[in-house]
This record gives sequence, C-alpha cells and structure tokens, in this order.
Amino acid sequence: MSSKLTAGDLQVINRVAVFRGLKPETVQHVIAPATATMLRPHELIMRQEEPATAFFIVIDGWLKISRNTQSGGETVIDMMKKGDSFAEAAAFSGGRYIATAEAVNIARVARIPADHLIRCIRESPDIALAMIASTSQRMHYLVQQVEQLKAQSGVQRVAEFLASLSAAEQGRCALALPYDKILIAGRLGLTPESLSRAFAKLRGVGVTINASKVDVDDIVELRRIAADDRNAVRGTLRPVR
Amino acid sequence: MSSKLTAGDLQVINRVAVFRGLKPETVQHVIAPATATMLRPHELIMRQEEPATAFFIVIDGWLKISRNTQSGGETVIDMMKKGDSFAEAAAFSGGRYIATAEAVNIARVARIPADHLIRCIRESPDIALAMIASTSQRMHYLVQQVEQLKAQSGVQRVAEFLASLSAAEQGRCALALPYDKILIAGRLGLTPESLSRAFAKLRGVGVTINASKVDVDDIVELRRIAADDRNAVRGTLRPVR
DNA sequence: GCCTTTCCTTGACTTTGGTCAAGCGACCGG
DNA sequence: CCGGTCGCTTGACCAAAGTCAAGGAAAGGC
Repeated sequence: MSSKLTAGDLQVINRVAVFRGLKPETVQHVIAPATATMLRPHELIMRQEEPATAFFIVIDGWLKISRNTQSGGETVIDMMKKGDSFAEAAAFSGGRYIATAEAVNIARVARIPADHLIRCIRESPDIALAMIASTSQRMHYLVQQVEQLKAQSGVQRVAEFLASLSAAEQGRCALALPYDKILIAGRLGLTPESLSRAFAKLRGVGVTINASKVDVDDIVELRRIAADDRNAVRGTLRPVR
Repeated sequence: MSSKLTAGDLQVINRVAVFRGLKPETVQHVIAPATATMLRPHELIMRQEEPATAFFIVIDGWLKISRNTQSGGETVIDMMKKGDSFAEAAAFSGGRYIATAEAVNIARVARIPADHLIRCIRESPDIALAMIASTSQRMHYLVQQVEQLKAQSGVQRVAEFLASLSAAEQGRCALALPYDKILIAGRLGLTPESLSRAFAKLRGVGVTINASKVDVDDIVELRRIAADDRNAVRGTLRPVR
C-alpha cells in the first residue's frame, strides 16, 4: 500500500511547484518522512471531515477533489494532476480536511506528515513562504472559479476550459480532453447533458470533438467567446447536430 | 488619509482572527509599521493587478472584494467586515492582488506592509502558521462558495445566507440584512431582480422581509430548504406577492 | 465470443434565472 | 419643496440549463 519514495518519485517531487525556490537540501529534509501510495480508480487518499494529518503531492495520475453536499450529492471542486500538491493549508492549521481526494485512474501520491512539516517550518521559515505561495495559487484558482460560475454561461466556461488546454498562441490546434466528460462537466458546474450541448454549439465555431480528441480551428475565437459578455455571444452560437 | 493606529484601532486588531494564538508582543511587533486609513464609500484600498505590497485588516465598516471580468463586468467575491483580514497570501507570495477592495460605507482599514511581515516571519515562524491558518479559513469559504454555486439553486443560496445571519438554534428569529440587496445579490451570484423573487418565494415559508429587517418564523425550516436537494424543494416554494 | 455496464449524445419538456421595462418610494442636493 | 438619482420590486418575456427518457457506442468481465 504505502512505501518509501522511489527514485522516480523523487524526480517528480523535486520539480513540484510547491518546492520551487527552496534549496535542494531543504526539500530533502521536508520529504524525509514522506511515503508514496499507489491508488486504484475510486480509491480515496483524503477524506472530508477527517483530521488533517498530512499534505499530498500527486506523482502520477489524476485525482478528483470533491465535496459532499448536505443533500447527499457530490460537487467537483478541482482536478489534480502530476506535480500538483494539495491540502497544504489544512495540514498546517491542524483542522480537518474540507474535501475528499479520489483517484480517477491509477495514481501515485506522496504523503508528507503535518507534524514533521510544522517542525521544519520552525527550523527554516522559507518553507512557510513556499507553502503560502502554493496556497495563494490555489486561492487564485478558486477565486477565478467563483468568478466564472457567476459571470460566464456554460458554453463560455467550456470554451475557456478548452482554450486552457492548449499553449498555442493563435490559429489551429489539436488537443486531448484530460479526463472523462462527466468529470469535465462536474468541474465546470454543468450536467453531462449540458456539456454535450455546449460542445454541439461550439461545433458551429470550428471546434470538433471526437471522443477525447478535440480540434480547434481558431483558438483566438475560442478565447474571444470565453472573454465576451455573457449576452454578446448569443447570436453566434447555434447548436450544430 | 493614512495615519498611525489609534488606541481604538489596536483594540480591534488585537482581537482579530488572523492573530489568534500569537503572543501579544509578537502582534505588537508585526503591526509596528502598520497604518490605518479612513475610506469614504466607493474608495478603493486594494486594486486588482497591482503589486501586492501589504495585507489589510478591517477595523470598521464593510468592504466589497470584487473582480473585474474580462468582459468589463464586476463579480463580487466576498464581503469583509470589522475584524476580517484579507490579502495575506498575496502579500507573501510577492505577486499581485487578484481582486479589488472597495469601501461600501465609511470604513477604516489597517495596512501592514508585506516586506516587514516577511522579515517578521523569518524571526518567528509562528506568524507564518497564523497566516496560513487564516488563509486556510479563506480557502474554506471559497470552496463552500464554489459548492453552493454548483449545487444549490438561487432560493437555496438565499435561504442559507439568511440562516447564516442568525446564531439562533431553532425557532423564530429577527435579523438585519448587513448590506444593500444589490450587494447581497452579487455575493450570491444573482441579479437584484432574482433576489427579490427569491425573497418572494421565501415569504411562503414564513420569512418576512421589510427593507433591511427580516423576520424568520422557523430558522430550522430555512436551513432545511438550504440543505435539501435542489429539486426536493420545488413544490413547497411558490412565490407570494 | 457475448453480456453488462458505463459513457455519451440527443430529443422533448420544465424550471430557473436573466433581460427589459415600468413604477414606486426613500434619500439627497439644490 | 422640488426634481433627481438610486434601490428595490414586479410583470412579461426569453434564454440557459436541468430533468427524464431513450438509445448507441465503447469498454470490461465472464
């Protein structure tokens, strides 16, 4: 189940954003008591409401970060991939996890105990700054998330999501959906049905979706749709069967 | 405009959540170079995209934390009141502010320079832990926000908002809306019109709104509406003129 | 191989919430 | 005191998105 880190694990961990700017020996020290776990699909590594005793780094695979709603449902909060870290802030504040982390596919996750981390911080405060920077990033994401949910329509969120998958400056580009459409729908606050229909509308502006392969005729157009006013887009987007 | 802290300012600052658990002398040290500013309605103390050179504590009044959308609109992210602190994480990470803070009414805000704060942390790491704890709280709020926007209907968000204004365990209670309905609408991701209609629906379950005074017949019922499944509520909520 | 399950799409329909327009009352400045 | 602006509400309408149901295609188990 859980084991010491392999050389490959260390490879990934040393490049992780949360440790950016720390001296290699500091990183070594922080991850000394870390363990790594292989997860099968649907296995959980972090459970909402449980005491926060560690934080995590994704070494490989995709994890779904979700919350159980009062009404028994589930809300996708974020998706984590190789190189992402999560629950840093919870681990420090000694509270409980506010969300659940579930493996989407076969995944490998490193676990760094919170008590050790706090001891490390007392020795070298730079670690604290690194963690705060990482937390700040996460917060930025959440703020953007709130903004998108409040200010953009479903199609616009889909357009922005697709555009974010490509680094292309402009013009035509091909990309692959990173995970199930059901999960994409959840991440964007839509039902799978609505996501399908959003894709159908985007077909009209040169976006071709075939299983998990996507072809975009003009990524600038896609970004324009996302950036436009909610109502400005209306005429241009008719569903194409 | 900006001035040294008054005795009254210190009163508030010493009780603030972000400094909870720190020794009084540590707090003294952190806020040594702090200044306080009086803000008139609509004045800004923090501007999105500007370099994050400080973090803030609200001494009095209400501030609106908002973001300018790409399409030229504005999204309310949060409302801050006396005793709240904000932009801690941004101040550390040396990036830029990700949102704008605007006074809603006459307000007073303390400003703690980031460079001094970082020096403090290197001296006593406990400050870092306090800041992380505070950031963690903020993140919890944002996660809940995302959850609410994705999982609850407008009326449900309104019900939850009203319920959160009262500490009452159960039964009848009276409460006051803390700020304009336009701002409440923004905070909940609704238009003012939709908020009005949501209020009209809640009238049917014993919620009376008169200007900024609200009377709730049964707060448990209100919480039930918020916690129910999006669809379960449907029959029970018809608008009452 | 086949059968089952899961993912995804589409259609028809309903509900929710935004838009536009009108109107009222409170507050403010002159 | 008047006329303005602003906050709030209501009505009529429309667009966006959820629900329910059906069906096809792909993947995985036996």
